[in-house]
Amino acid sequence: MPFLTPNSLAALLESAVSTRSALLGRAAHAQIIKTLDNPLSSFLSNHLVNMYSKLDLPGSAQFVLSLTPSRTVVTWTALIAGFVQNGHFVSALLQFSDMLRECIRPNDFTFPCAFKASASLRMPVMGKQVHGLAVKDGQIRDVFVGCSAFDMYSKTGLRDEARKLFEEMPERNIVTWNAYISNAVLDGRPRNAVDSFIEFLRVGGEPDSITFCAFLNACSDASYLEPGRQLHGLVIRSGFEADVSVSNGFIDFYGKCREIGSSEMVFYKMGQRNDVSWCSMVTAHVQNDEEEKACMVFLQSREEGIEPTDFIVSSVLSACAAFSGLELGRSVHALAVKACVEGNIFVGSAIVDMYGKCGNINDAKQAFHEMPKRNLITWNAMLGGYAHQGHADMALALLEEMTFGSNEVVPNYVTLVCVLSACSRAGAVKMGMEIFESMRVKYGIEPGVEHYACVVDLLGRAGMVERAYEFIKKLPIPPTTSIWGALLGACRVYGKPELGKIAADNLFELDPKDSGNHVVLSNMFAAAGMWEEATIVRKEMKDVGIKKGAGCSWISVKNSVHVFQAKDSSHERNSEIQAMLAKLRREMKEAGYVPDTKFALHDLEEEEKISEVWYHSEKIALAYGLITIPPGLPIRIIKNLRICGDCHSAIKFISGIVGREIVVRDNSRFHRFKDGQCSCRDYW
DNA sequence: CTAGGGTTAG
Repeated sequence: MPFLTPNSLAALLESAVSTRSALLGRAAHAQIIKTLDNPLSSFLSNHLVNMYSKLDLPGSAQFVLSLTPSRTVVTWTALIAGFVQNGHFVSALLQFSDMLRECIRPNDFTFPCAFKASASLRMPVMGKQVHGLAVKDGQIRDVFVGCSAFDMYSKTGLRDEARKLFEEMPERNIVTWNAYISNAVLDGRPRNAVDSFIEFLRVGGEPDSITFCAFLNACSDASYLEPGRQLHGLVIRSGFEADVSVSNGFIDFYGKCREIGSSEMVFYKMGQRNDVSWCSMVTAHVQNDEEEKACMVFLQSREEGIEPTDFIVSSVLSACAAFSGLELGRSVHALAVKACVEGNIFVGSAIVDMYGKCGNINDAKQAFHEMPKRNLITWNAMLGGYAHQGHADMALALLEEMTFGSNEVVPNYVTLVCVLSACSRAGAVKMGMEIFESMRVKYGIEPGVEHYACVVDLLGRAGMVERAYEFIKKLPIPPTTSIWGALLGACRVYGKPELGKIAADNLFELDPKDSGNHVVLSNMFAAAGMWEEATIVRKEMKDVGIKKGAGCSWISVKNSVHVFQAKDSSHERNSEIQAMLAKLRREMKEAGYVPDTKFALHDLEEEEKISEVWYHSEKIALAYGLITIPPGLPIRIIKNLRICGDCHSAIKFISGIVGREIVVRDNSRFHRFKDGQCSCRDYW
């Protein structure tokens, strides 16, 4: 080892920090002990403390500090800064007060660390004290100190203090403005954020990538499509076109403004993409109801060797949940375990939600109980799983546990939506009404649109359509589409075309373009034999230019998804499918199945009606499942619309004949068929 | 030795 000067030793310590090499740091320390006399000079000990603290070795850092008799504010600040950078905020503040006890005055480097620690801990009381010190010393006039104090007040919710500080600042730089704009967004004041960005430009400020990202966040939050679009020009002129973070911001912004095409454009034009780019693209697809595309992008990211971060994993899990992609969901769960992110509360909640929405309540339960930490979202995800399955008793038990257990969660708005919806799906009218009526007093939650819709659904599903209508008439708010939609659905099921017409008219007024409502209404008339009315509705749809989304069912076999429409004969194994259908039809007839032609949508001869309901997409998908999925395994089918009554009874017969479990997930619930029975309590 | 930021869950 050549002779090392203090300067070269310091350089060694610095490179240990920049390469995050504790080994190099310790070696340099050993060399310092060997070559230099004790006690340590403050120059080298400052560097040593800095190195240990930055490399998250707080014990060693404190030890060196304690051995340094000539320690100064720089030594202490090196220690505190490292603690803050590594997230040890409480220790950082404790060290800060130890320093004060030694009568060492904090400087313009120390204050920002103390403010950041207070802000991160959401401790305004602490922050205020630090602020007092900074004012007394006159340090508050420093840009760094002032900016971090402002940030602290914003993040701890002391809005007035923050504003005063900002207004009184003697000097502002780009960081100050960025802090102002970002905190306005965090505070839910996007308008303010946009205005201050314009003000910043007006005073001649030159935005950087952080300013652009903050501005885009404001635009995403408030759906300011035009301002965000216009930013593109400025970004190019400022030379930030190739900035990855800014592009990521645009992907997110366009996605949230439902301009998914623009998101894709930005994404595919990027020269460099990082894991956030991929994650933003996945999320943008999920937010635009393109779950399959979200999964495709995710799979592509795997091929590109992108790290499966907690962010990406939770995003893609929510996509799986939305389209019941159990197979992919399971493999993402496995991947999460492999990548050591399954303990993350976002990921864990998404896993619980995914299993719940895919109908695997036991897996959801297991994931829920295995989580190291649970928050309100996790509990609600579990409740949502019970709601999906109509397990009102389980949902209620969980709500009790949540309320009276030693948990740190308090039921909120969504919690009550989940519980009420569990009741409505279980047909537990009395229980549901009791919960609804007591929610304000017992849980302190003001009923909202979703709760009202649950009650209408609860009454409607139980056949009390008139009572549901009376309930709607007494609502303190104007009924929404979900409320009238619940009534219309019930009228269709229970054959109440007059009331259904009222619900439908209200729906058309609120949302004239929605195809679903027209279809339900037309189907309701058709089921009641009111063919003329049914035809009128269909004609109206045509006139206004409403296209009915095609009904389809899909089934996942091995790793591919097979989609079928009604009367579909396009599959490559069509002849086998037809043979299976014919065989089933014979055996079902022997077992006593009678086609229910009131689910035919057109006024045809009886024979034609029978044929129409027989070739519904779910039956074709089921036939394909029977010829491809090995015996013993359940067959899972997903349908984008609601399963019809004839298919429901047909699949009951089929489950008995073939002796297999068949699960159908339609757009409103799960149907688990086994031994000729179905788990649901629905009527058609 | 210091301040501002991007994507996630019901």
